Amino acid sequence: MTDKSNEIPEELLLQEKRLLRGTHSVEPAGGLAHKLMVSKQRGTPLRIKLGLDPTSPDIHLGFAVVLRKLRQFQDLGHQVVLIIGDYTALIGDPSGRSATRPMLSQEEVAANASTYVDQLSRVLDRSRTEVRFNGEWLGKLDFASVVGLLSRMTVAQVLQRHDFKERFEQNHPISLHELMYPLSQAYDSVIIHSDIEMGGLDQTFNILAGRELQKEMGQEPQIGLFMPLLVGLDGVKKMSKSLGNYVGIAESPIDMFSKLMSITDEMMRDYFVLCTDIDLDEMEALLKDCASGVTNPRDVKRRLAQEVVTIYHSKEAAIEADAECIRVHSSRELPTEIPSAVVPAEVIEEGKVWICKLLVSTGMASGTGEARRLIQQGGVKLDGEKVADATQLISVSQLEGAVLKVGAKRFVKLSVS
RNA sequence: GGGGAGAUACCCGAGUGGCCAAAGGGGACUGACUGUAAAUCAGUUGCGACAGCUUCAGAGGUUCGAAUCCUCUUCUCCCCA
Repeated sequence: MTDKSNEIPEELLLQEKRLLRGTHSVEPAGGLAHKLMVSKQRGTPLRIKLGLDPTSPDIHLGFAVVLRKLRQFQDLGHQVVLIIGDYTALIGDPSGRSATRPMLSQEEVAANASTYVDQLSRVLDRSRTEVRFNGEWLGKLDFASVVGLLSRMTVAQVLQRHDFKERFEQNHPISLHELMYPLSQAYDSVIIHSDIEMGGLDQTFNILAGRELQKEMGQEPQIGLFMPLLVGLDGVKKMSKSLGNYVGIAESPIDMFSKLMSITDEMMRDYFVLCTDIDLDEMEALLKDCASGVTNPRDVKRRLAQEVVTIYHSKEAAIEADAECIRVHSSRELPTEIPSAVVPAEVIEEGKVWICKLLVSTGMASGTGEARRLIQQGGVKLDGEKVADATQLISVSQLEGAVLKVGAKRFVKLSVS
């Protein structure tokens, strides 16, 4: 791939440019154009690998960053190979973690995997997607082969990886089996003859390990295409299932929309670039107006949220969600759909219910202590009336059909059993 | 195999006989304000209709009194071999 770079046709360079939107880096640099050209010359689509870790079934926007990139490749005729890490899930990927991951049972893995594939089709083109379970080959390795594989990597190499290094230096436990993770992922690349492996930046080590192993085993090495990690809703850590700071791609338009509206102003750019298809020049203009005070950042966020909801649902759903969120959050009115809750009979005494018990029994507070606190802080309203007294008893006749509101955004419609 | 260190509330982490329901931070929640749901500021954050009750890995023990001292158990880390 050394001296041919100037021969790359214009068309492929354009493709490359589009494919590089939002990417963090390509390893080795320039490798993408080379792969595209090889594919064109041979007339075979590229095999683009993505490993999935079926630990938890929700696919979130952070992960979708990578998926959407895969879709771009598919639209150019390339083949996506998804590796469901059913076998490696038994190990637990240590990437980006400071603690050992729990191992999963086979049943959990299987259940998660099927949910995964289901959700994936929201982004990917199924006809150009091959789904493989790495247990298919990893499960067949005997001990001698495993040891043989292990001999291709040294402890020093593995300890280079920052998360291992960190844990090692801080005296946090590292189990031996975790050290095998990069190698087993690398072996996946060998088996499926991967041309490109996609991943978040946290996958750098694993993906490069794949390159090394392929080279050692006489294959043309894959290139690594790295996407930046999307910052989670907390604005600090990467978006992840286990941290709970995520937006799932299967979530309802309303949930998606309102979560996106709660990101900090600084996060908007990344979200636009990585989670939407918005024209980048247009985005710059929006952000500029926002910074200069011409536009309320809230409205730029609305645009962002609309773009995202449109991708996973529809334009109509986005507009609806927008209106709904404005109604609830900006105007602080009642949402159109209010979940209902039944007031259980055991909290009713002589036709009356203590307000704190009511809050607890309808799931609005975790204990009467919290309920009391919420009332004292003025966060509880019953049918629009602020509840001022935490000792208040409410007669049942007042409750049927009444709306109980806690904080700015939690509502239930009451009914008496 | 031997020696040492450690396990504290959602998380991190102080506390080494009573003043400890346990500092501080993070997170979460509520309120005020705003340009919004962001930012900022304030309050709350074991349970409890507030009298009390149950917590500091688990089980026993010492003591008027234990997160703190002793014994055993479980788990983790370090060092030596």
